[in-house]
Amino acid sequence: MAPAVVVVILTVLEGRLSALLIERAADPCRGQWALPGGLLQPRETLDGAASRKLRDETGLSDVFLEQLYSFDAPAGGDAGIVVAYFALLPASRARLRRELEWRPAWHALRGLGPLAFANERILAYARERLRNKLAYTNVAWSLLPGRFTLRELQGVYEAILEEPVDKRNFRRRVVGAGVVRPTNETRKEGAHRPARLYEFSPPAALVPASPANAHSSRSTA
Amino acid sequence: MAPAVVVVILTVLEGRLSALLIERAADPCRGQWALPGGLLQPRETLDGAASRKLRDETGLSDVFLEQLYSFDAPAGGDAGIVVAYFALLPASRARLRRELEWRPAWHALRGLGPLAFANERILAYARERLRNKLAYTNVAWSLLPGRFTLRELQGVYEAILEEPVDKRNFRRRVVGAGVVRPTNETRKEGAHRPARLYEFSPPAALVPASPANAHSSRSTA
DNA sequence: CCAAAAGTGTTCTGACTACACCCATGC
DNA sequence: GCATGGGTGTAGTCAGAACACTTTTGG
Repeated sequence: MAPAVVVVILTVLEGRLSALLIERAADPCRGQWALPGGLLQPRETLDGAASRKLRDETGLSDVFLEQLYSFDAPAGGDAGIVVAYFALLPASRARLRRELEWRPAWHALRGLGPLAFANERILAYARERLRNKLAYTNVAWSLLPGRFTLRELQGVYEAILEEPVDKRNFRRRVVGAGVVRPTNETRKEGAHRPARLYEFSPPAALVPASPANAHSSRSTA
Repeated sequence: MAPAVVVVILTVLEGRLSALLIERAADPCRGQWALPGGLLQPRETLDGAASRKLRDETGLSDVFLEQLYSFDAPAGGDAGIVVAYFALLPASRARLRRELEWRPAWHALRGLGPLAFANERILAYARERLRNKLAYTNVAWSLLPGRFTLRELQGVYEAILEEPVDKRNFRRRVVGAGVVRPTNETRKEGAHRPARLYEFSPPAALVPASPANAHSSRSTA
């Protein structure tokens, strides 16, 4: 009984943290929404399988992807265990499959109902991990394209934390600490003053803002 | 091919962070040291299997235990994947098995050589996780018995971080923040002045000192 | 009386919070 | 000319780092 590998693909879309879900066309849980995933193939690595699923659904392979947690398979399922990964990407870069069956679509996490295979526990775990990583690392950059305004970056934080962020403090933390740097391009958007575009300081590198790799699960059992 | 479950059992022994290892008596990697582990049994949960292994090796079931990470099985192995857990306990509480074959023993991580099944990568991951958790949580308490001197607690931090800690700042952080509280017992040890004994403030509860559940692996692939 | 470890306070610095106004543009 | 969002500075608070001497006991 090979393990299943699922990928929680997250993005910020219209100011809301959203996951890529697939409507099941086949039988266990037909018609319900589920995380994209499948069985680990023979001689395939876990990272390889996650990467493959991610590419299948979005066409991307150069985005943030890391292992999340391994879960027991739900009672009704067919797999022994489920190894979950999570990925972060700018919604604009994803090219979703357009088949009628198994069609993928973005769903805001806020107010999302139950999913196939109790996948909501995995989604909840991913959201929690992301929130915590936000505090210690640069992961937020993974959710934006190469050039962005500070307002857009701040919007990403607000969408994930679900609370407002002070503009000036945010700017200082993020520019002052040297994690992003201004380019000399600007962008005009609608009826606004043109906004300066920024980019990652170590271009596209993920820096653990402070301590890498912590983990909660305050179990005692 | 059921997944294997292994447990990294850590303690601080003689001022050094140490893991419980088992000398393999049977064939793949006979004679080499390995992490305790085995195959996930049918209808067993991951947490259940880890808990069972832990109990088999130490007789304990009320200590800190959490999932660590899932690894691809090494080339030579027989399992599909390896789900690693890690446990923390006071060395004094463990009652090791005394059989001649498969005998378990504590090994300081400092200067430890290669292990069976490339288990050293799992051990390294556990040490890293522990270091990070130390900064954000109370896990260190899991490595000491119910009553302890501040010096002992500080020794645990120093053993894990492998660097000295300022006595006064440490005392303030740990008592001032209210995570441990003094009892009115003392203990005399050797040719020293008697030392006050402390205990966990919310007795034996693990409090996430600040943000729970972060994770590094700054992958980008 | 000497060695060894316990115990105790202050100062400095850097990081984070809270908070209000002017500016440039498109309509 | 006005509505919209971009851009900027200051003061207060708190946490953490550095740092040295006195006390008690056993030998």
